[in-house]
Amino acid sequence: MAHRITINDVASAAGVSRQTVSRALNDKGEIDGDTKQRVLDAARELGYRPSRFARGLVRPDTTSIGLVVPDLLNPFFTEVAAAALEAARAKGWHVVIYDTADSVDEELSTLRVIGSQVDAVVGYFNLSETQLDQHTQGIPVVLIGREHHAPRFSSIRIEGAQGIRAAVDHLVAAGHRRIGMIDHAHAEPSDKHRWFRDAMAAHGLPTNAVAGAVQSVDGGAGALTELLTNHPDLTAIFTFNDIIAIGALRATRRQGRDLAVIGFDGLQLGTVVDPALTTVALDTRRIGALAVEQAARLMAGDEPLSGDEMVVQAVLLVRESA
Amino acid sequence: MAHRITINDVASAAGVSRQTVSRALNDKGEIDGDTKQRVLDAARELGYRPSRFARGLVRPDTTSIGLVVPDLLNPFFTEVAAAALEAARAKGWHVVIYDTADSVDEELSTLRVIGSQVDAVVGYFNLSETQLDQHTQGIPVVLIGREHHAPRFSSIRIEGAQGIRAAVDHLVAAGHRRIGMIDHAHAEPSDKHRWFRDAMAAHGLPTNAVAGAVQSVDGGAGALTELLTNHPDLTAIFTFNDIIAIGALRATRRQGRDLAVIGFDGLQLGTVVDPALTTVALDTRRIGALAVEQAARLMAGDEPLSGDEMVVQAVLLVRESA
DNA sequence: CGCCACGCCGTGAACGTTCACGGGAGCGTT
DNA sequence: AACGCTCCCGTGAACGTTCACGGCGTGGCG
Repeated sequence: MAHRITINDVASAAGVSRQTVSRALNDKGEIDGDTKQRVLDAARELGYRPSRFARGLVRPDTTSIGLVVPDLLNPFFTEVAAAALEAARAKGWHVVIYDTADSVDEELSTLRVIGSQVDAVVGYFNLSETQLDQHTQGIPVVLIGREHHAPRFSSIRIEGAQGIRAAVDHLVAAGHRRIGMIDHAHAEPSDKHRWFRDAMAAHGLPTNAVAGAVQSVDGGAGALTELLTNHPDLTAIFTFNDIIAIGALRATRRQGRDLAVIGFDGLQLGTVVDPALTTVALDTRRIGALAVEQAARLMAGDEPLSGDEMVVQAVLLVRESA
Repeated sequence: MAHRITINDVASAAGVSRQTVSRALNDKGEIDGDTKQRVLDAARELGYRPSRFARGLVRPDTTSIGLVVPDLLNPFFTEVAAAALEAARAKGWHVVIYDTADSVDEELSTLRVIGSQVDAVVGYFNLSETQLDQHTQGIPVVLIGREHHAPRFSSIRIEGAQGIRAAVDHLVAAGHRRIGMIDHAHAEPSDKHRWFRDAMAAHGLPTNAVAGAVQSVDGGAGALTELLTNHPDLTAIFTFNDIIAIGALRATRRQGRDLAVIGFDGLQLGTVVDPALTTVALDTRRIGALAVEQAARLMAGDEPLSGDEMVVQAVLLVRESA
């Protein structure tokens, strides 16, 4: 049983030629009804299934892209993925999804295996550009929320300065002065952290109250209590993302405090919690669509979308939590 | 520019043979350092990228499966997808995800294109088994939450009778007698609806208060108000899934009513709403893992998991909403 | 009776890559 | 000088499918 069942096996079993088998399986016509049935039976009997590689070789009409996300269970990435799926379907593409668990090692092992399987890669990476370049075997890459330099690469820029500025303005206008932030847990501060600091500085406010959080509801709750023990006078919190914000929100309520909380992402999820989450929103559908469109252009060798077009602006979405 | 750039183009550009190009690109050794660099430069210059089909043909080491879900944005399916992704990664497989928007037409168009791209299909379908059989071109299929008959197929059975019975028991023990249900919006009642009816019947209670809902938060809210206008005396609701339940929960609060609500799925999401959602929970990780494992056995021709092993039991998870 | 059309089927070629093998140059050893 | 070894490289074959083409009956029509 070392041998794979090929079209020839089916052909000889049915007493016909390759081509006739091919005709029967692909509804091609030019074939007798009885013969077709005989071939179909033989194929079923032998458990034959055509090689997608051989088929793809001779008729190279299908393209598929790899979508790499750090955590599919985070609704933000789910939304991006769903948007990318939709955009890809419109083009007749297939989307292979990889969850790297926000780990560089997983990213590497994903890349190692991705090159021989997809025509382009789209998504989120922590890897250095050099490593990306080395392991992506010449296929186009679209980075989300991150700069690039190699010509084969492209990136979607997340422009959050204005949105976060608006969020801080909103908080300040409501009388808040002691505003803390919960950032991600990585070593270096996030873009959002920098933007937050700039916005605070514009108001002459300090930004010494910062904690890092694992990106989960519980992580947000933990970071909030940590923040509150070190800085009991805080009256408002800005967070790295909505998941963390929801955790923080719950923790404040549980502690009998009533801090204003503003998240980041604009998840649908933010509307079902009580109070509904005020947040700096990103258009995830646009992100997914842009990524796919840019991948298409890179693959076709067309003029790629310019840097100005590959931007998504974050906007403040005021709901109830601030 | 009609011609695709092949390994031969790179070879002649670099003044070497195919094989040398192959050696350079795959780090094979048996190649001079300068030559290798020259080949690499030529490849980059021409924008060469190897055909995954040709490569897959001669070295058939990669397998990939298709995962079909009705709505990736529904956290339940996200959880199943994430679990499947994880199980597939452990096997070194690739997962191609398709979102069919719960539509038969989309399922068909997905199937039409899936056969030539993946080695097995796993997921949720509304299609008749005949149609599934016709369009899946001989590849193994694992159905989730649905019976099968064809030998090439297999299915994961969702066993919810006991869990739903426990939910109804719980409600009755709390004094509820007028219990309604929000089902899905399809023509024929769901399994969950039947199980609910059986559980109610065991207590001698009627099940005339049933509404259908689109599977979204708003859909749940709408169905609840509809249900409440027709049956104002209801004191408790059981729903098709957690998303609907959350919508219903919110609607009850908004109307100043205080119905007990029990959902179905056991989403993580249910813990962040207030009150936390009581629900009949399914082990999504187990579903994903089972699906992948069974697909593996079907593809390898091994003894598939038996019907008894391919079952996931729903269990009541009491939180706060009931 | 001859010819053509049509329905059905088979044979070589091609897709782009890797594997198995063979061969030449250069160098050292006997 | 002959031999062998190592390093580097090239040539046929193979993977499994579809496409283009050609061929063989059979029946209809003039």
